[in-house]
Amino acid sequence: MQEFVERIRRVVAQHSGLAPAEIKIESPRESTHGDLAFPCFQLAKTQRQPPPAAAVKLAQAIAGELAGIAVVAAGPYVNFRIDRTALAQSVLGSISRRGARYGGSEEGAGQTIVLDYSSPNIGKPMHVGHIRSTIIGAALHRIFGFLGYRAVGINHLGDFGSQFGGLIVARELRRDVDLERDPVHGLLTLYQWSKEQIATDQEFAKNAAISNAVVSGVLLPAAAPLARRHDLETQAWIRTVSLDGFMRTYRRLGIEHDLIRGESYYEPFLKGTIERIEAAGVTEVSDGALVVQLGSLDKGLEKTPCLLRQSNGMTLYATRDLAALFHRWEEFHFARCLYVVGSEQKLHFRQLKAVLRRMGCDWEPKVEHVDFGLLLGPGRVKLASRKGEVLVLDDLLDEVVAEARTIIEEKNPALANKERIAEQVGIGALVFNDLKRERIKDVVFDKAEILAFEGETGPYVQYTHARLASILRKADEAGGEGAAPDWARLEDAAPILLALGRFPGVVASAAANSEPSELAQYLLALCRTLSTWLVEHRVLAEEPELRAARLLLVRGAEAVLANGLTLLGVAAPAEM
RNA sequence: GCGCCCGUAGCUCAGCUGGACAGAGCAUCGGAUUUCUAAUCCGACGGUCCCAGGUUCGAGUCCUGGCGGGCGCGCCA
Repeated sequence: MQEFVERIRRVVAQHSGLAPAEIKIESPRESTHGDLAFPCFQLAKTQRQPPPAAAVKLAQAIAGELAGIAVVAAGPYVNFRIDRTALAQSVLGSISRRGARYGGSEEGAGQTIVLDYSSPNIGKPMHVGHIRSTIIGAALHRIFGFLGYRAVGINHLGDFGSQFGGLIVARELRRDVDLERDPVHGLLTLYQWSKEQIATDQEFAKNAAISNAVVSGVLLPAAAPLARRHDLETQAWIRTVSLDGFMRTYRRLGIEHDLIRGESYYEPFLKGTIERIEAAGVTEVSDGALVVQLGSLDKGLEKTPCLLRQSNGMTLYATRDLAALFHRWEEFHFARCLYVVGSEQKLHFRQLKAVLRRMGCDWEPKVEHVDFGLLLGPGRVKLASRKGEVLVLDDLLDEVVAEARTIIEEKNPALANKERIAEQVGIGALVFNDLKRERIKDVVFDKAEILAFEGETGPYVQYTHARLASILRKADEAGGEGAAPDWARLEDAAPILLALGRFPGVVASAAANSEPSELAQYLLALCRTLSTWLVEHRVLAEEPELRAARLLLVRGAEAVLANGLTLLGVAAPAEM
């Protein structure tokens, strides 16, 4: 596909005097106009003639030089229509050559992209609020890998916070809570109970504070009361149990990280980080706290300096993130470092970048906050992790899989591997649902929407894929006849061929914009085109040459859907 | 108050980074299955693209100012 665009661009450049880069070739909305189009408004201006005249002149000039492409001037546009045989051979040929790698490239060869995503807090269950960072980040991780980048996914666990003190004490007092069998709900129980106790029980609150000081390194274990000296062990144990729970959830969701590095990992670097920033001469002391003033670089940050150290000596979120950032830069020399974190933290990342700029780090533009909108509860209120309101992620997964199971029982009771497919379809619905909208849009958590498997959903794409896979399976069973495909008879499938040809560009654009929704939207549109075609055309029952051509088309479409779904983290079962 | 984001059909959203008559899904109504999966498809209904200016041959898309909603704003993360 891209080869046609390049050829057109080259020829237009020769005859217009415009640089190839500034020649925008677009795909007309209305298919009757052609497959590709070049608007002549700019050109008309430089040639000092009306656009339609420029279009006619250009069309006449280049018509002979584009073999296999019909050139027609239509009003102010020059439209191009690619010969169907050439189109089919080019698109289906490159899909069959590249197979599962079709859509990928080597554009990222030799470059590293660091992605920070998911990053839940140890000691608390993963709830629905973590789902967006996790799913969007993991999708981007796969997409960059597909484009040849070395993608490094980091899980920046929140294992440093003040939630530990209460949990440690609660753990000791509530041995009745079973953390072995069900760590997720067990920890949730302990967490909620400890918050209650801190509010109501002074003795508990005091012990929690001491424990917190011990695990935060403020109070040496040797100096702590006898009862609190094992806190580091308990903390490590909670971390393990908690992480086990996360890993179980990640496995179900198909989430992978390359590195699990919590905030505590960077603790040894905090001192050096502060010294480094001080050495750059950008710090000052304000009300006893160490800060970097940022107003000189960014007027909007005048009243919000970056705090590096509290007046009590403790470091802050920003300090740890800066330590991590320096560490990552030195380790990877990344081409981009993406933080997949909610938009409510925009100020924080703006501050970090401003600190880097003040320090003269020229790699500051490579650091990007890939922000996404809020997950809102019913009634558009912020979904807080307040007690009672937490919806544990695993419970949601169970629910969506149960729904898939019910629907399979209703639609396809004879299916083999029902349980496995239910898992794939249910999880697929959930994952796709989070990727189909533009990142920045707020999402109202609506269980009914997640459980709906019709319309613009993951199961719709999976279903379309399964129908194609079914045709291919039956073709294999019937045995292959070696008829030569009659490409010219794929005329009625031109919209599909054009869409399949666009796939690599869509993947590249989704990566460039860190926007998986571009890929999700593309897949939905492709499925609509395919579904319409499928009701009007047969494949297996046709005469050999037509059958062969359509089989190649189906094979190509199946591959693109499978590749696209896989990139998003949605399974592509052959039957459902 | 200041900073940033969002505003397209009753609802949820696309709209290829400024191009041809603004498109889907859901909901409502009406159709399609002796034939490769009806989790599908076709049709109908539904729009002052929040408002007002501006830039441009051309604006849903860019700029300015409003209006409405959201998020954030020094010792939490």
